[in-house]
Amino acid sequence: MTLPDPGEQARRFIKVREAHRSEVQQDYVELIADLVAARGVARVVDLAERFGVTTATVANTLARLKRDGLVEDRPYRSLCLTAAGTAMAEASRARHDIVVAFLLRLGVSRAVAELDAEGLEHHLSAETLAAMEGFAG
Amino acid sequence: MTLPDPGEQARRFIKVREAHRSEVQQDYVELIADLVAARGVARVVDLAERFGVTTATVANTLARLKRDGLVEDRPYRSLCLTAAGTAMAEASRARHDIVVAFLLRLGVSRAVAELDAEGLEHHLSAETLAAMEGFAG
DNA sequence: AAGCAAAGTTAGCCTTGGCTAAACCCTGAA
DNA sequence: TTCAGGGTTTAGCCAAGGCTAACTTTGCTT
Ligand SMILES: [Mn+2]
Ligand SMILES: [Mn+2]
Ligand SMILES: [Mn+2]
Ligand SMILES: [Mn+2]
Repeated sequence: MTLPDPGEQARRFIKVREAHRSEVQQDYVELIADLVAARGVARVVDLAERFGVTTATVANTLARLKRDGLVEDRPYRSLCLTAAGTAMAEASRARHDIVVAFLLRLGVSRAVAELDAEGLEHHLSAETLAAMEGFAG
Repeated sequence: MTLPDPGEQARRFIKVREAHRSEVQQDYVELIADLVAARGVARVVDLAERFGVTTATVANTLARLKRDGLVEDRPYRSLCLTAAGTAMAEASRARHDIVVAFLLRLGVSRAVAELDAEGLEHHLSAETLAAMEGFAG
């Protein structure tokens, strides 16, 4: 019945839109780092398979990551993160792991925890993430 | 080190993209219902103010909601939900309230709970939502 | 009843992030 | 050494969801 303050409410939705603008980049650098750690190389085809998109879409997205200084521009070579990309990947992975651990502690099954974490992780304030980390123990 | 199964991982990202496709509609019908409940009418200019966008953007989005049978098409008149729109609004509000109650119980401040809930709410499986509801008590 | 201000709509533009199809590079096997 | 196939990029398309600017409608005030 009682509506929030208009400006306050607007700030919430603006925050959601900001999160959505950076989340593709976060997920890309995180996966590139994981592939490099596990296999030594990260290939465009692997990203396409694991994101569920075409290689053309991956190429498009990678062009933006290169433009934004997160991925090295080396055509036809294995993908490689810049220092900024590596930093973003580490932060994303740490946050992702906290969210999964939290959901498991909440009693959610592993499959659903991994599923929901992939979207949830981009909408957490520092305060909420800290509370989740504390709860997960 | 150990990577998830590629198909499983792809299904997670596909789910996130599906959630993002429906979330604008869910937030619109929820806010329209709230405005109607609190004021009797929902105007385009109110939506624009509370979403933090221009009235032109609201008009664009409303065209999609009308196309999809969620909002009545009555140019220059107060906004009005269809039966389908009302049902979606009620489900969205119920879920939103569970998420806020859960975050508060977790120990997060009210301001941050309301902030994070707006994005979080669209990435919760039934299992996770049930766990949150149980935890919120 | 007229006029004006606020509300709503329309036109035209942009970026993101999807797609298909086709061209391009690279490499290992013949 | 060639060349076929796999991986990568490019070209061209699309919808969602933002924007500004201009136009139309409504409704209130005088
Ligand atoms: Mn993610
Ligand atoms: Mn992630
Ligand atoms: Mn929301
Ligand atoms: Mn989201």
